[in-house]
Amino acid sequence: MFDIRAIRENPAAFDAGLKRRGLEPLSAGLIAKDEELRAIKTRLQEAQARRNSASKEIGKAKASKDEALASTLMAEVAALKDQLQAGEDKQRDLEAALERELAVLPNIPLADVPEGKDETANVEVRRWGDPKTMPAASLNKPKQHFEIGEALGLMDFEAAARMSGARFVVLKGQLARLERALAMFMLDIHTGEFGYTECQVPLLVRDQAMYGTAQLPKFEEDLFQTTGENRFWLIPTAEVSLTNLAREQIIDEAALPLRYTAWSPCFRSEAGAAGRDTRGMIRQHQFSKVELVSITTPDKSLAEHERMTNCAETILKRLGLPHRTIVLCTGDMGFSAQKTYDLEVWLPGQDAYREISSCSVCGDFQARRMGARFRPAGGKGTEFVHTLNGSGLAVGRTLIAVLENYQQVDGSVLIPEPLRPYMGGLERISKP
RNA sequence: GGAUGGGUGGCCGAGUGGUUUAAGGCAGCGGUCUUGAAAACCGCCGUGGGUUCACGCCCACCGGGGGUUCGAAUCCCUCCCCAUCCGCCA
Repeated sequence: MFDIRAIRENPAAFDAGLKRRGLEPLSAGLIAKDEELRAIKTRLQEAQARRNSASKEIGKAKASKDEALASTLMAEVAALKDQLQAGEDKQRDLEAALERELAVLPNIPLADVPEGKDETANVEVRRWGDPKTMPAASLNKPKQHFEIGEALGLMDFEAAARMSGARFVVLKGQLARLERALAMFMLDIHTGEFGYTECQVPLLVRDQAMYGTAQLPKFEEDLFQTTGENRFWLIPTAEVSLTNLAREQIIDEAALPLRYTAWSPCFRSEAGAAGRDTRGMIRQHQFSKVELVSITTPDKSLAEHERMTNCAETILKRLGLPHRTIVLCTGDMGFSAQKTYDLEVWLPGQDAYREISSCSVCGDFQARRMGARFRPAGGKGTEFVHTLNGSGLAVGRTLIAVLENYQQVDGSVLIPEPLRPYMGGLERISKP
């Protein structure tokens, strides 16, 4: 969400930002509405001021028993009433209209974000690890994760489909444990080494929380919602719950940055993804993810973004998974982001790099929607915080990456060294 | 599911129709005092809008909306939210 005052002060910069997002200039229309709104406020307040002073005079007139003066004044106030009513209605309508228009505008990319229409314009910034050194490289044709999992008898899409339909899976035995092990491994690093505070958060939230992180009002079709009297949205990511920890709060600058992490299920309708990634666990209606959220001051958010991205990369490195880091171009970034790094892990079964994490800095875009502020040390007043979120990592996709990269000729899967303590010392997953 | 209480500035909290400004306190900021600090004292201390060269002045906002009234934080209606008790339940 943008500050209309900022648009008013620098409309050219605003329109230039929209253009980078592929949008037409909007500042003229927004400013016209804002001017109309402020003109109405001015007229309204003149009438209000007169009504207030007249009302006070009525009080005095009545006190001094001057009934003639009192009734003259009362007639005047009565005449003002219609004018006030109309003005108030108009003001409310205009304010709501302006808010509606602003609420559906995406955040503006930072200057160093590469220009581009779609993912083909994304830019690789670094690459780590060599796929050729992985066990899967010794195979003629590395298998895809679902072939490996099904052959092990530990991954069952049919059973899931019988109860829930497409885009669900049942993991069993050591694969189910692997999912848990990965999550615990990630949480232990983020909390123990990187200073994130582990949270257990609501998975069902109200409209206002979804509005705060900007899933609403524009992306309702991507979400699941409960039925009944009390309707809740199912979170598509713990970013929603963790970022909303700061909503309507005023935080002392000394307490910043706040760093939160949570391992949570995520629910996505995948409404626009029909036909994409239909096989396997890549794209599910339900998956688990370890999420990272930071709340910072404006001057620290860019450094925090690099730090957060590094935290996510660290997980991939420790697991020995080859990956690359790319910066998303203006046309491929999410709605709330100013800048986004995606981490893509190597999947030998697909012979491709696939997204496993997305780390975004949002500036004050979400904070303004949530009313999340901080009190500058030694200063007056409050300012909006900056918010960041990133996956650290998507657990389901990490499981896929482990299966595909560590698969063996005999169909078993080696367990990366650092995960073994979380697997009770197990070195290899074989057919039970 | 049944019953009740409540929503006022960063926080606590007074305010049941006006003539005096949402009192007072806490926290915060600045100052006086002090070797330094504490204490004490003084001052400042919500958001948005309008106006002004500026100092300032004016208006709105007491959960949202509607209504009554010359005038509403205060009375009425409605919606949202929070809490407590009872019942049921992991």
